[in-house]
Amino acid sequence: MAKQAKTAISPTRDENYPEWYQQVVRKADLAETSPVRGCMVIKPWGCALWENFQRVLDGMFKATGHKNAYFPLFIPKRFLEKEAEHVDGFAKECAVVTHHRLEAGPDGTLVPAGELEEPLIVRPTSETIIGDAFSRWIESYRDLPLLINQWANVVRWEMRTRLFLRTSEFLWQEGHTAHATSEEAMHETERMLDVYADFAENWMAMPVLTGEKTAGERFPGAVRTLCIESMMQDRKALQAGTTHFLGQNFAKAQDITYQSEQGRLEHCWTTSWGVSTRLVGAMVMTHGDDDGLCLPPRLAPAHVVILPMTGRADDPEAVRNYCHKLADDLRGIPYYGRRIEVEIDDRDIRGGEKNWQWVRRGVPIRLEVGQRDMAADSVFMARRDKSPKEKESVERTAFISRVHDLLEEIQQGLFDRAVAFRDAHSVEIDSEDAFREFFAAPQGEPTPVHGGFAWSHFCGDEDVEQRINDELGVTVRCIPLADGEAGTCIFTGKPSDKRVVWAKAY
RNA sequence: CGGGGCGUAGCUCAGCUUGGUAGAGCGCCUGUUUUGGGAACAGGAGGUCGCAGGUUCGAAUCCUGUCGCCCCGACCA
Repeated sequence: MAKQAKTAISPTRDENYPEWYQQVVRKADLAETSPVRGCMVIKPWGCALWENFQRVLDGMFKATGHKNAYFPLFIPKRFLEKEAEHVDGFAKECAVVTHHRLEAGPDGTLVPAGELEEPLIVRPTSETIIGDAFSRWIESYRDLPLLINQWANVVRWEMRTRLFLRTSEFLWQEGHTAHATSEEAMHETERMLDVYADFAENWMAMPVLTGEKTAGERFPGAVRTLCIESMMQDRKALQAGTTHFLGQNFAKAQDITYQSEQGRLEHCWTTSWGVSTRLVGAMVMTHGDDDGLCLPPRLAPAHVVILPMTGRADDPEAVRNYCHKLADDLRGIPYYGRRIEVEIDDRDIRGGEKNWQWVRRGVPIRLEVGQRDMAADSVFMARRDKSPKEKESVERTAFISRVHDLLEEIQQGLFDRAVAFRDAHSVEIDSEDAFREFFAAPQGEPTPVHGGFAWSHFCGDEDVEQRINDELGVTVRCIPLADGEAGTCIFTGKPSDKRVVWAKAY
């Protein structure tokens, strides 16, 4: 039959990348759209995945001295009004609560009543409400640094949304810190960027560039914004995390002051930083293939799924027992801060369909276990990072002793593959013509995948940056933190300190 | 906020031009045969046709209004 060529996800990445992405999110059971415009329902499989992101990141924040706290969902309007740039940045996309009661209207409807004296804003981010607390918590240099994180949901009223990548409501963490000196705050900004890069590369197996945003891409109210940028499989860039050096902007607007050792009243230097459920989307687009999701083992909700093949077994119960014993043995093995997670799928549906469901969900290792395997004291293993056709019989105890290393091999393989992909589509470009050529969509393809990361010299002129964005839809993704050689701007011929990374972006 | 499009079963949609008992595929339930690569057959459940008016003996279909959603732009993690 022609089924051999059939992929689990349709369309494929080549055929229609954006649609492929939506299909993977749905077919992998990560999330679905909701009755509420722009908001998603995160399903159990997606939620389990996010919980792993949270658990690991939270541990990293604690390890760097941060404490969790929780601040209100609602922010008084006057708080947001305090920092001018901040207002400009977020005013256009805020959900505003104006009433606190519903009254019966005509025909069983409900109408808002009890208008609030001061409208409340559903937080788009919490700098202002946390800054207010900081202004009371911090009195002396002895209170510094103050290192706080919160896990929360935020709302930004987006025009166009895509599951995980951009939704009106999303889950994230936001770190907020206050320091005595500029240097210390800047150091914190860099340190947390390193944490994000570490998480992205070593847990998500997603290679990232670390860099600084240009003025145009900076967080509203920040002095400097640093970021990690990653390349998706359509060669577009995705900002996966940001850290902000806020200088004294918020401290001055919100009166966050401390008394120094010399007894003088000084303004604090603050930072903020965050990553969101967008990371889940980033992971889908970094590792997913035409058969669905492909999970890096260190974050996978399940490492191994056992599929008991009991259909034609003489003694189905014996096969099940064999599977459960195997699961128990595997669950005893430590793996990156937890145990090997095992699912046994004993649902009464056909083996083929069942198998493909787990392929789509991206579980690193699938084990088909039937009478034959039991008789041979072995398992029939398939790896998600290889073709669904490639399966091999492995002796049971050998598998158990190897599984940890196998997962590590898959983790490393995913990272290497992603690095190779990014490098294959990253080029140094030294003329504007070549630059335009690089980002020109090929003719005749419905959803042309093209371009990539262009490393080019740039003088930093904001008007030029804007013009390139208008004409090509290409922006400076970041000015890399790593050292680079000087040169001349490919657009203006003016001197340039180093190459910057240009790309189309999400 | 501009410019298009669409609301009919859980999902994807047909039916509407030319009014006459509500349809298909997928999914779901039951049974049988199957079961180590995406099952077949048989039976079954499931819809105030977005909502409100109007025209008509009769409206998913025609008219008016209204609400919602999607796509393309401008804006964004």
